[in-house]
Amino acid sequence: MTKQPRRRGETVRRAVLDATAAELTDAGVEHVTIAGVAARAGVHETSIYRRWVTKEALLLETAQEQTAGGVPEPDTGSFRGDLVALILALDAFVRSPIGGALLRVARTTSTADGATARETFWRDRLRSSSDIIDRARARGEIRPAVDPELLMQAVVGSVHLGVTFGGRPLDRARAEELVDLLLAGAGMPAADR
Amino acid sequence: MTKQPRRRGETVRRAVLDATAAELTDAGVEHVTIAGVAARAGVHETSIYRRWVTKEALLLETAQEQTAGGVPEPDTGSFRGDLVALILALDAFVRSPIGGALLRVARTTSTADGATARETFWRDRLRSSSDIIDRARARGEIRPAVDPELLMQAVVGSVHLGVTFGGRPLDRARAEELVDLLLAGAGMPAADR
DNA sequence: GCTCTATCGCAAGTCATCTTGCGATAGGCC
DNA sequence: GGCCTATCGCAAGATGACTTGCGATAGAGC
Repeated sequence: MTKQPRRRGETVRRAVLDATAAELTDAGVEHVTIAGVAARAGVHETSIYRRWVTKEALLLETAQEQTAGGVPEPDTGSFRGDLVALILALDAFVRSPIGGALLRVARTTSTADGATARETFWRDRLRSSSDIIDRARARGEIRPAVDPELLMQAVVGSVHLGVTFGGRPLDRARAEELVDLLLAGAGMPAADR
Repeated sequence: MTKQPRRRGETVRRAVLDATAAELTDAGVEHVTIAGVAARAGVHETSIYRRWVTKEALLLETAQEQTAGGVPEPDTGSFRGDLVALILALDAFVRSPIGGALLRVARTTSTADGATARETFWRDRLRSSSDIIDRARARGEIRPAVDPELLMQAVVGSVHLGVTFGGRPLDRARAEELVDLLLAGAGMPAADR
């Protein structure tokens, strides 16, 4: 039953989180060290180790905070336009230092801590995209039978995979091609179903 | 210009690679230590450090060797069946210790070494799936305009994302749902195009 | 069979993450 | 304003990745 004293703690927390974000964009994910963060934040290393279970946890929390409202929810007037915009924004974000850190940690972490965190992130992302789908459905642009979660899994998954293995960033033409494929499907138009 | 002496080297290499694979399946990715591998292989730590640039490189090479022919190329007679089988096999593989190590390293590594390795892996995966697409195209099951690489990016990406963020393994019903979505598309059947 | 070189074993050391025990202090509570 | 407790600073240490210099030896070439 902690009676929330915490003024001191909150100051440290903010300083460390800000310092981590700065180090992240300055040096990149793989060159961030606890010692460096501690020095920049004007805080002792031990204070960091005591507050965050592991380095990954610190990176995760930092990335999540920076992400809140990071990827915008486009509203272009058409489902196709929304998806293209979402894909381009997501691709750019995932290639940024913050986004890269988030993805890397989400994949790496195996602690319960990290598991819940990545579930939260994913849920947020789904919720933000559910608006896009709701509007599309209202406009009659998608088949009602389509599972929104599955569709978004395909959309976001394509982007993630492209970043993980592909290398080169998405340009608008490629993004449109991807969206058109997901909208029209790979199979033949009518028959055989 | 090394005149390939290497009998001694090859023995060590095999022992270390086998020991790494064993440790990987025994303890999981995050509990593999160089010291442990060295002990199991009956080799000094230094020999490992001298041969492999980094721990990730060792894991990568081990995973790649184990993967060769790891994910099968299904031939069920229909495109839909092939895709469902591929997705289920891929999901299982990516959740295995070896597959997990491969994915983790592919995402983590930022060295040129790792970059080429993951490109190779991805190219292999694409090539293996291109047969599926070729057969489907011959049967007239897919629209000719579809870019095979993009389609596979969506298929494989969905699986990867599901593993990274989702948590629970794919069952057959969910896999079929995903394939049907990719085949039929999310958009309305005819009009508005 | 002998030389000769690349590879292995060994020892000592660096660096970063993470732990633990202890004393100091900031700030909430009365 | 004084007590009291949670948090911070500090020091010392454990562990694992990775490096380096040196001596020993296996095995290829003659």
